[in-house]
Amino acid sequence: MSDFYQRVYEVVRLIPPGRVTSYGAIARYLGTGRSSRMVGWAMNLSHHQPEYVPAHRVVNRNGLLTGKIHFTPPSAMQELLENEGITVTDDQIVNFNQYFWNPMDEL
DNA sequence: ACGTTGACCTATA
DNA sequence: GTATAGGCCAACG
Repeated sequence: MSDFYQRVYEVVRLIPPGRVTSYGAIARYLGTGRSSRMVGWAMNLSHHQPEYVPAHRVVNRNGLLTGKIHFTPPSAMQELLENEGITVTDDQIVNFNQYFWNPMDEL
């Protein structure tokens, strides 16, 4: 596995419970910059990884759960977030700015 | 080998 | 405020 994916999974695992981040934030932190789609691909392959990756804490820039359909079942993502104290309405995180966790600030 | 797709983002109108 | 366009690059058929 290339270093890129390895670093993506590493950062995702560092997300504190009850907090969320965005693909773009991870991409910029890793230096890939505009190629934030690769982060999405990394998440798509995350379930192959031996170590568990909390992909439900990664959403798009608007705080919308665009990737929930890749979960089994799709409602699992929303339930996991609500289980951590995050309110989700219509596949969108309420007060997203409040729960947002920026890798730049912590790392 | 080539065209299309995609868990995105930024910019422009 | 929404709508559309372009760019990004790996994986799939």
